[in-house]
Amino acid sequence: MRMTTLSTDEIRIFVLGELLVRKMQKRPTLKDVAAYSQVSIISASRALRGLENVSPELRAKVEAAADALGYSRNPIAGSLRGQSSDLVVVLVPAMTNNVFPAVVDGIYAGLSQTGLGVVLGLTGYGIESEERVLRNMLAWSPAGLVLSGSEHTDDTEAMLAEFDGPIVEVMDIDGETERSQVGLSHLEAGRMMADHFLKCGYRRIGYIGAWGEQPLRSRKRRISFEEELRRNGVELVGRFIHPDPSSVSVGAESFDRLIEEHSDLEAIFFANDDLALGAMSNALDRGLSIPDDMAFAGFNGLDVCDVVRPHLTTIVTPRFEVGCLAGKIIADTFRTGENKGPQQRRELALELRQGGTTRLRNA
Amino acid sequence: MRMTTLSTDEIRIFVLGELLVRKMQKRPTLKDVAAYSQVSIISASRALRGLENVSPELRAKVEAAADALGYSRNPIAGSLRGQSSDLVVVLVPAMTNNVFPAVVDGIYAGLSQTGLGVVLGLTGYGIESEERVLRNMLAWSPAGLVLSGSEHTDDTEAMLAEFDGPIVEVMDIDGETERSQVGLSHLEAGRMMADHFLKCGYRRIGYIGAWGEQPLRSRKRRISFEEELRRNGVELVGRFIHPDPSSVSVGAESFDRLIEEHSDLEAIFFANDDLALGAMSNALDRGLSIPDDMAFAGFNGLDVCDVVRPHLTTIVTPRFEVGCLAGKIIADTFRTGENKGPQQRRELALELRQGGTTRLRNA
DNA sequence: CTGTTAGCGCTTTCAT
DNA sequence: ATGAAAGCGCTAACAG
Repeated sequence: MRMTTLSTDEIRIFVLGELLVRKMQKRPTLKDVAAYSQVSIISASRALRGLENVSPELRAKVEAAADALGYSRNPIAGSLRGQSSDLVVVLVPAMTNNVFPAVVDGIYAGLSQTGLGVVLGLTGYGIESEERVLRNMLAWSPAGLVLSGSEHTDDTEAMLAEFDGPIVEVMDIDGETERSQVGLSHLEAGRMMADHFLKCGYRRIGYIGAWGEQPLRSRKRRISFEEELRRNGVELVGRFIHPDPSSVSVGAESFDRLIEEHSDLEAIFFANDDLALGAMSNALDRGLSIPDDMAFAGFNGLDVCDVVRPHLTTIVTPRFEVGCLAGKIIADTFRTGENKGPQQRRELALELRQGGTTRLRNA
Repeated sequence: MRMTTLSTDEIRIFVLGELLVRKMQKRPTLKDVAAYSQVSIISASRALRGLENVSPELRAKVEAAADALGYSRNPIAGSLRGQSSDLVVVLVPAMTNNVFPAVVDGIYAGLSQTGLGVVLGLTGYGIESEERVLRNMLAWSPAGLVLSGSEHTDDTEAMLAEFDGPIVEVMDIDGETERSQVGLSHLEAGRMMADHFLKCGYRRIGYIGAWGEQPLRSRKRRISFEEELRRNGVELVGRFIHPDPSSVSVGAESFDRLIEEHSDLEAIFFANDDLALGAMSNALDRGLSIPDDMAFAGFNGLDVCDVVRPHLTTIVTPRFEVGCLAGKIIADTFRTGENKGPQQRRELALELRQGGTTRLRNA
């Protein structure tokens, strides 16, 4: 161990540093780090950011100082100076809906260790509401945007076109757009279930939706479901769209309504698992035998589809994986500083296929 | 309609304004609004913020300008100047867990129309992870903090003590703290279920948990559950804590394990509904009659408890309402600029009782 | 009631 | 390789 003689100046600064460490109420700034390590502020900045033109000694000194002072960068100041913040804005309809929680967890996973934070915006369904929330969020100069769905208002489209940074739309890949999309085709999902019903020999088929078909995605599934049936010579017997948001009880109630008019249905496709589970419970209460008297199918692939008797037929969606890939795309674009082209996106999309695919379960 | 003669200067500014409206790539700043309305920047700021000392004419002029230019405040700049941002940091373990999505929706509801944004931090269970995430988030100088649970590391406690703004802990009110807490007593919940089991006449009782009892809240429930049983002369026959996170399948697997050793249990209390549902499904597969052969009880009060046969006994928790109240407390403190004392908090807490209470369902 | 001055903490020029 | 100066957009603090 080597003793060092400190100059008075160094001592002064050292003492200052110690004081800073001990009783500074406010968080240490770059200025403090610079003073402590006796370099200019900008040098401290460069060193801490790991830029090229910094001597190893200076870097070491600064890093030691930052460490000693417990310095952490103020992202707000950095964001003001630079063009964008370290925040990723994520816009989803709501959390209590069984699809977006997993997506959000996935986004986190995909974004992990990038230093990017997630600002969550709840749009409550409805693209006008989405527009309002987005306008608000844009004020944060986000580093990236994750939206749900591919239907937006014209004003939203304009804002997105103007936005300079990665944009990923999740859970719907049917829209016509130049933007990155990660998710599944709801048109395909609708067809998938129609084909399944037909293969099972069902001919008298019904449909139940909710919330006036807000999230537009459910409407896409219904439309393509109906079209695929029709293409095979089967006309949908009846449908009921409940005005309220999806839930188990709304499913049960909707079942009552639909059965009122069409008591002889062989199978019903639901906009999601919650509705289907509620209806199934109702049907069991009525003494119906499932699937012999009537078959039920939902959408999403919730775990609980496997705990009801009989198991609920559903379409599993790779929600976590979708979020994960979305996060990775944002992170990657952020890191490299440039938007990826379609080719690159396709490569990333391949990863997704390995993680999980949209598929039937309990069929 | 009155024609006005514009001075050359006014024309110049007017034209500048028009240009700004039309082809400005960057978002208009306060400076642009000030130029457009021909007042000083600070006056524009004051007018827009609705401060007192502003003449109606000036205010009108500025508001018109802001409207014409499509101005919206840059919260980043404001945050840098002031001490805190307009962001509320919300720290929860994970979204895919059936309790926090509702809480987050509630927080949004409680925060609505305050202009406060929500930065979501996922701590993935474990208070060390929480500490790390919090340290990171604190860099955003949040306007408020919402944490889940009341157990924290010492360093977290230190950060919280230093934090100058409202802090609310949600979903657990058992901890010893000076901070605002909104949620439920897990000790009470455990007792509640023990009493219910005893009232039903069950004596050979088991318990199943998961994730090594991470979120500590589940452990509290178990402990008080066991204690209440013991207080009534009943000793817990057996328990199994699965190392993996809760899920339907983990519940089913844990059931296997517990039954291996104790096949003659009369009733099992689970750390949550997911585990219970999985186990119930398993038990049905084994040909057990529920609840005659064996009774099951979960925790949370998920909707799906009502769609399984027989309905799953559970404890309903007011998750949305808890989040809502937490949001309101933050919003209120933010608006008035001062932390409320315990008295005030108790008043706010009364609201909660009206919204929803922790109670037994399907008992 | 309105404006001028200064500065939040950081980073992008532009020197040296 | 290092530093000085300027300024991001906004708002307290002080004039007038």
